[in-house]
Amino acid sequence: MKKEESTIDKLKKSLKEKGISPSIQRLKVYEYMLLHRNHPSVDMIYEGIKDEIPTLSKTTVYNILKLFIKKNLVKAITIEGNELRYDAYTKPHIHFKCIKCGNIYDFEIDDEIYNKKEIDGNKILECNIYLSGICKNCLKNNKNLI
Amino acid sequence: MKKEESTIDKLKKSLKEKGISPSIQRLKVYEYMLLHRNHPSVDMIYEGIKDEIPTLSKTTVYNILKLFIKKNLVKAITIEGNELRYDAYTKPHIHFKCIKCGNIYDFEIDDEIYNKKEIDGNKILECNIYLSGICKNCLKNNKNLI
DNA sequence: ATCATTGCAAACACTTTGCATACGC
DNA sequence: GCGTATGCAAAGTGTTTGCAATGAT
Repeated sequence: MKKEESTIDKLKKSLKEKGISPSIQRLKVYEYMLLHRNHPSVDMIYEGIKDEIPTLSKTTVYNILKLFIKKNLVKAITIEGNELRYDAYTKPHIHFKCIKCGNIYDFEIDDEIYNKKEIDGNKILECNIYLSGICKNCLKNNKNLI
Repeated sequence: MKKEESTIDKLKKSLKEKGISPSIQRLKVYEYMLLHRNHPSVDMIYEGIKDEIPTLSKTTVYNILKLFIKKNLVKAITIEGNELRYDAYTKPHIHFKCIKCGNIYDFEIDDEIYNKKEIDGNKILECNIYLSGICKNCLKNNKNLI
């Protein structure tokens, strides 16, 4: 019990440091993102914590994520199509999405392109690399994939 | 007149080669995409050709793009947020989106990551690189940007 | 005549907005 | 008690679906 309290206290501290007052909703969203590093959608977050906060509304999750983005706590990423996904920001990494199982995996590679500051006179502020293919689990379980 | 006819005929031929029967709507969508290589959204395409085909419906543009994607004539790309953009397929290139003017520019760079076939045992089928920043035009016209 | 294509209207999914209520200091 | 955070309901946006009308061969 003591241990769990201190975990929550750590989260509270992180939020405060970023200038975010730590409501229970905000704490739970943040906790969810740190525990589930699979680039959840708003829906996944909502479904994941609504049992702990029965009055939770999806609007609140939207609000919280917007705030987190503004405060640089998380990043919105666009993996595919029209689903927005969110990523608790740590360091630059590339995303690999398996077209078979839909999971998204992170890889920290140090590609040369990350160091580019400009391209042909255009100022680069951000770089996103997104790979898709078949993850090793799906390759293993399903030999007849290409 | 003769010249224009031959252009249209070329487009017709391209579509036929891909197994697409060349209706006027399909021709115009394809022509638009070849003329405007700025990764148009459905809306941009619709607005761009609706004057030439007054009865055109947005549904038809959606249908046509879905067909083109299935036939590998164009690619759907996810540049940002919730807008789907389309790209007449040629060769692998990276996208640069200007956060100021919203334009998307292509660059053909030969980054090492394109040659990777697998990463940590996962099979790579596709690689998308998307940069954002401020394009040289906006830099020039607006000195007080960061 | 038959089959494919088009295009309207309605349904859908995701996100944002307006506003009243509830909460924390 | 005051200012902020929450959450419902409604509106907005982008896309898909159902289906009847149209067009081509």
